Amino acid sequence: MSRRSGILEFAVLGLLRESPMHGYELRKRLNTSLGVFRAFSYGTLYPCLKALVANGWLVEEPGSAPEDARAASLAGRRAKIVYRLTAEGKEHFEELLAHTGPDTWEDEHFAARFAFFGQTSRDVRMRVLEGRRSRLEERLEKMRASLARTRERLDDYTLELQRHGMESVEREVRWLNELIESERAGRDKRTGPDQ
Amino acid sequence: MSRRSGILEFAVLGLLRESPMHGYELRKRLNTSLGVFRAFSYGTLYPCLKALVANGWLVEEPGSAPEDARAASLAGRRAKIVYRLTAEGKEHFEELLAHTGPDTWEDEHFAARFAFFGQTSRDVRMRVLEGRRSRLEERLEKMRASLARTRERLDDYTLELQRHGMESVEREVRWLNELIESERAGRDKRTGPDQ
DNA sequence: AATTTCATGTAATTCGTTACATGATTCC
DNA sequence: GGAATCATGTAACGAATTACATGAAATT
Repeated sequence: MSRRSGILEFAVLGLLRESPMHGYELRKRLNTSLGVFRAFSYGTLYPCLKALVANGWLVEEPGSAPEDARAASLAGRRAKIVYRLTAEGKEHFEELLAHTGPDTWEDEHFAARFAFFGQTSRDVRMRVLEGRRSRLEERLEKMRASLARTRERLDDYTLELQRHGMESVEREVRWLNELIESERAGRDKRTGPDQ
Repeated sequence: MSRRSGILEFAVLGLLRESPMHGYELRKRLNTSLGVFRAFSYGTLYPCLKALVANGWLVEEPGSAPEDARAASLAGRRAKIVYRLTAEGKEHFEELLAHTGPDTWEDEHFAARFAFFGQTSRDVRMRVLEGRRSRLEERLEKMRASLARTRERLDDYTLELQRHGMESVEREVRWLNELIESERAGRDKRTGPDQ
């Protein structure tokens, strides 16, 4: 019950689904492989892992790599802790994957969802992409309205900032359009026909 | 000493420098006019205002609009509280404006700084823009390196996410290049020669 | 041998939201 | 006179960081 950190929990389960890992490595992959996420600190990550274990979604295992086994057997000392997804954890992750809702379209949530698209069904992918798109279109609408109301009172820099912001959002909408089109056509970028 | 919320404090002082306002209005302008900021909640804004008053940077004033005066005089009841920047507050804001450092190049900080470029000197603008640019270039470098290391092990969606992320950063770098060029040429977007 | 990187964790603090509570003003 | 919007606040909670503390393994 204690510590549930939405995105982090989701990303950790998703990464561990591919293969067991220890905390330090997980953290690196949250930045690099998944690219999108900011670097969660250890002060966030480790307590989160403990909580996931307490929930029965992960189990701690002694590192299975030879050097860890050696280290652990030489003395009773602490070796690396490798986390592995349990059956319940897997099930829980499936639920999270299948769920789509307003929160899902938010910036960071969306990036996290997208990063695990490979493990999702096409209709979930479509719901996520389309939801994200309408969320962005709403945002554009608000920006346009606000700009129309206040244009005269703004100085050049503020105006330029708004213009650039809107352009970024419009660009993401176009990107989503392509992705949605691509999903409709029933294929990934280069894998060819799939599913 | 109590509540200092970097960005919010900065934005509030900057907005109040243009003209006195009450909390509710401030909050709207943080979203709309300044466009960039997420909507700070009242639970954040009002305590922040109180803290700024405690610091002597703002003073509370009875609303000067006729309907407020009427309401306040009719009964001893609470009217709108209009906040006005004090001389010390103005001075403090100048200091914040003049300061440039690593924190300044961060995403949200940068947006806040940019929103008040109109009140800054050209050399500060240049430092902020160039700092932001090198920060983004560092980020690009890391992304490229990480991508080169892990490309084969990533599925198409993860790859696409990284590609789009990098493209967004590259786009912002180009934007900054234009702005820097424009500053070098010694003019704002449309105001013509200035300072 | 020393330094860097790997590896795990805790406590205090920061930043901000949500939910709640209250009441005035404007519009229909 | 009822609803929507304007307007101000507080208390409890949440998410994540920073600074701290510890120690093993690899590299130079």
